[in-house]
Formats: sequence, structure tokens, C-alpha cells
Amino acid sequence: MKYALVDCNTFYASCEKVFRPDLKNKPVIVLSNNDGCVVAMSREAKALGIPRGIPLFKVESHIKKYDIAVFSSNYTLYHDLSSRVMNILRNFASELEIYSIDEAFLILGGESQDDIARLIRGTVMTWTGIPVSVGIGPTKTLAKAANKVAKKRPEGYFDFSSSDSRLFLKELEVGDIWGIGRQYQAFLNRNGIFTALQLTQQSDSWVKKNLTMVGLRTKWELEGKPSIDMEQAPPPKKGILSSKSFSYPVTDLLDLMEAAADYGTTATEKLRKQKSVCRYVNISVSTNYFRQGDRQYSNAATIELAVPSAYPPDIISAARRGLEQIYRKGFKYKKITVYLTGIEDENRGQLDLFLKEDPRKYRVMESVDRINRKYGRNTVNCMNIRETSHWQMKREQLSPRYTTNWNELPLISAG
DNA sequence: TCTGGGGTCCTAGGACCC
DNA sequence: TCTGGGGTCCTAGGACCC
Repeated sequence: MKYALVDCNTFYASCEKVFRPDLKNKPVIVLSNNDGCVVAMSREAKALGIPRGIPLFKVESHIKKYDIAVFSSNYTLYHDLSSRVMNILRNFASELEIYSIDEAFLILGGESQDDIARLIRGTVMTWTGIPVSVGIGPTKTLAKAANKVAKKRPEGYFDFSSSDSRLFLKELEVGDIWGIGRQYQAFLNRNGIFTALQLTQQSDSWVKKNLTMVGLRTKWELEGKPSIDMEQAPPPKKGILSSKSFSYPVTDLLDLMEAAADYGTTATEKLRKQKSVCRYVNISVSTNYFRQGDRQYSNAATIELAVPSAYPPDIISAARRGLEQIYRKGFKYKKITVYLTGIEDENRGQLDLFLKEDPRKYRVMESVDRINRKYGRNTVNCMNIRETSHWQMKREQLSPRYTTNWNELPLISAG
């Protein structure tokens, strides 16, 4: 059995280029929420040496000098193109795991691996305009590592089994292994372990003791023993959060209340979408820790609901009660998070009681969800959220919703 | 002036039970 | 002076991922 990892190259930047042929071979960067920092770059922008995660204001001069195209993140567009890519990949796999917005694991059939990799790349490019890389290996971890190699090759694919496995592992640095982050990399380096090959030479018990069971599975995967399952249907989320940074410091409790209502609504929509209810509402606020001179404060509160619910007014009033507990006057708040936990299926015991108590609540919410899906987010909302509140997101370089809004379809002109 | 958002899993330690 | 053993549940914190 063979695993493939298909990864969209510089996904957000590639999405922005699909409808802008004038940007072909030009550097493109995509910003985080609030246009804060650089989260994605086209190949050309990477070549200019811009590091991922750098704040926008630090690269303004580069942008002017090299005429870099800058975009606010347009998740409506990225999610739509992502689902088109995933639907294509489904045709090539006996099993498909959508791992993230721009990556999927596939279990391949018996065809020649080179042929299938070429076919996948060609089809996705022709049908969506998105370039992808294909890594193939006997485990998910090795397919991931093969994908890293694929990205550096002009063919855009690489099969682990076509290489000398000992040499491959020797050239793979521990920090580049899927599942080994910065802390573990530093720890392993301190212990004289720098390559995947060296990691596989440690005993299972040593790896488990120092890198937990997760690290031990990674070791087995590097040895070619599949130890991480495919997840075809994503399990329901165990925690759902909605959190945003403010574009300007917020001091007023009423503004925070409004933001809590907005993000509480967003989180609750996600909750209803997976047909769940939650028992706990956790709300947290913090000041801007990047501002060294400011007085800093952060705090969180968890409110338990009387009955598990996915009804926005229940969630929002809990969030507001929590906020009243933790709000302190005189701080400049930067960020607020609403986090829903204690998630259960909506059909479980306790809820029956609730539905008997007031089934109208759920009928109201079904209608609201329908209207908002049709006419846009916040067409109907619970707390009179203003369109122009100053705590809302900054998105000054937003591209059109080319694929999801009739008024923003790309126009083609003849001649 | 300007520094993202949304998740998962694991472990240690404390409270509590018999 | 002597001060068990085994278990569950919960939370906080730390690691990881994109």
C-alpha cells in the first residue's frame, strides 16, 4: 500500500493568481487578518527573501521596490478552490484524508506511481489552475517527507521508494520531520541527534520517554511501519473557538461585549454546523504583549451552561457573564477569544429535555442560518452588531469573491 | 501606527472515591 | 510509631500541525 501527500504550492498566493493572469511570474504576498503579517508568499516573493510571519510594516520598502502584489486573506475564495481541488483528488484515491485547506493524504491503487503523480498534477492544474506537489511513500510521514523533496524538483513529484532509504533518512533533518517541532528539534540536537536516520537508531523506550507516544509513532513511520491512521470523515470537533485581534486597542467594556457577541455567534454557527451542543463557554481577553511599555493583563473565565446548547443567545449571555468577571478597567485590549467546549452530539440525552422545553428556539435558528447563508454573514444577528465597529477586522487589499458571489465574477473582455 | 487564527493530542498533578 | 493501593476525572500546560 502506498500513501501520497498532495500539497498545493503556496496555496493562498496561487489562489490569488488564478484570476489574475497579469500576476503570472510576479511576486504575490497574502496577509493575515487585520492585514497584520505575511502568511503566504508566491515562489517569486519567497525568492526575494521575505520571511513568513513578518509584520507588513517591516516589508513596505520591499513591496514598493519589487512591485509585490499584496492581498488581504480571502478565505471565501480559498475554501472554494480548496474543495474543487479535493473533489478532483477523490477520483485518484481509494481513500482520501483532507488534512488541511491545502493538503490531502491519498491511498493509491496499483498504477505506476510516476504516472499517477503526473496525472494528478496535470488534472488539478488544468481544472483549477492550482499547482500541486506529490510525495509518495509507504507511510504518511514518509509521504510528507517525499513531498518536501518533490517541491524542490522540476517534475513536482517524488517517490520515497525510488531512493536509497538509508540515504534519504540521512539527508532528512529532524526538524523537517512531520511531528517534530522546534522544541523537540532543539532537544534532539542537544542529544546529538540531527537526522531522521539517527532518530530511528534510538530505542523505542527512549523515544517514548522523551517524545511521548506521538514521537514513537513518528519513529515507526520513518521505519516504514504505518502507525498513523487515515481519517476519512473528520471527527466532530472537541473544541470550537473564534478569536480575533483588534485592529486598534479596545478599552471599553461595551465594545468587548459586542466583539464577544460576534465571535460567540461565529463559534455557535460552527457548532450547529456539526450538529453539536456545548456545555462550557470559555472567554478570554488579553492586552498586546508586543507593546513592551504597556501594562499587561490577560484573564479567562469558564461559564457552565444550565443545559448544553447551540442557541446563540445562550452562548452569548454566558460569554458576557464571563467577560464581566474578567474585565478590568484601564487596559488596552488587543484580543478576545470565545472557546466552546464540553461538546456533545445534539441528539444526546440532555438536549431532548431542552427541545421539549422550547423547540421554537431551534426553528428560529434554522431560519437565521438559512438567511445568513443566502444573503451573507450577519444579515440577521443577535446583538445588533454594527458593520463599522472599530474593533472589526482590517482588510484593505481584499480580492473579489470570484467564485462565490454573482456580483464579483471575473469579467472576460474580447480583443 | 502596524506582530494571525483554529485546531489536536499528551502528560503531570490534584481532587476524590472505595 | 505506624500512614495502602488502585482507580477515575478534571485541568493546566506544553508540545505539535496548517
